[in-house]
Amino acid sequence: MKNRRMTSQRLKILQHLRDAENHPTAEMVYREISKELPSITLATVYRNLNLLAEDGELLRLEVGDVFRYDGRTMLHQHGVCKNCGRIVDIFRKGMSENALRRANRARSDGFRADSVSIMFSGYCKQCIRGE
Amino acid sequence: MKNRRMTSQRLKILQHLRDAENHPTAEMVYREISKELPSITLATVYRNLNLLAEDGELLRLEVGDVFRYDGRTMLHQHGVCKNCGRIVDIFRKGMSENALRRANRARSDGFRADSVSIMFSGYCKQCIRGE
DNA sequence: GTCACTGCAAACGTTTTGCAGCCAT
DNA sequence: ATGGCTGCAAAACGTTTGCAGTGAC
Repeated sequence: MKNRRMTSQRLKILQHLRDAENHPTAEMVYREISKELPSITLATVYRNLNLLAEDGELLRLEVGDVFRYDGRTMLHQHGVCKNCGRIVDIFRKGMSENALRRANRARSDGFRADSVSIMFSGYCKQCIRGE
Repeated sequence: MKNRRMTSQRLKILQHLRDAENHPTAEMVYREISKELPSITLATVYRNLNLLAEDGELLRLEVGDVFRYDGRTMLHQHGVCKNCGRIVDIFRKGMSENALRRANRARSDGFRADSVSIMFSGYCKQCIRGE
């Protein structure tokens, strides 16, 4: 891994994602961070999100046509609400591990998996109650 | 569902995806189809892929920053090779069903899932052998 | 005859990149 | 002092859209 420097921008971005619960887009991170660091640019946010994801400090989720970022590094799953678009953290103990284990039992596909992304699609609690 | 008309373009696209094994991008589909239907445009390919996916005739996979399409509608999983980028079909009986069932057992997240995407990341058979 | 569809071109929104100066190490 | 990083602006990219004409039904 390349040498990294801890700039105020990178630190703020990382901290923001550590306790964000909304799986923000780069744009959303940018808008939030701008409040405290008005001179920051969207390009810097993108660069840092990419580097941090590369270093395993956060997760880059592929949802629709936009990337979203998750500061929780522990293994878990996600749900995307078809109504409001919200992304919900889902924790089912051992689910991802089991999937990985099963995937790697010898098969004709011969694929060696070392990580999984499990993405549910459906409706979140709020939307089920609300509408 | 809106009325649909079976144009030669749509038919060719659907047929192509039915027996394609490489989970092509819209661009790849366009290049292939162009050989037999030289006047077709990329826009038409996109429009048809979207409509067909909407109708459940094919799957739209979110991989990296590009959409890829899969003509197999039966429930299965995918593996993305970190070396060559290839997308491999993975069939583990009941895996997706189990994940769905477990996700929907009551939990604080309250999410109601009706479909799953299980995406492995790792190395494909060819790349394991080759390098 | 209707209207879903096509080709074409232009637009879109997200993400990346080149550059000159800046600042963490 | 090095070179990783920043802001700025422009570019790049995949994808969508408006439009006038075409063809499936």
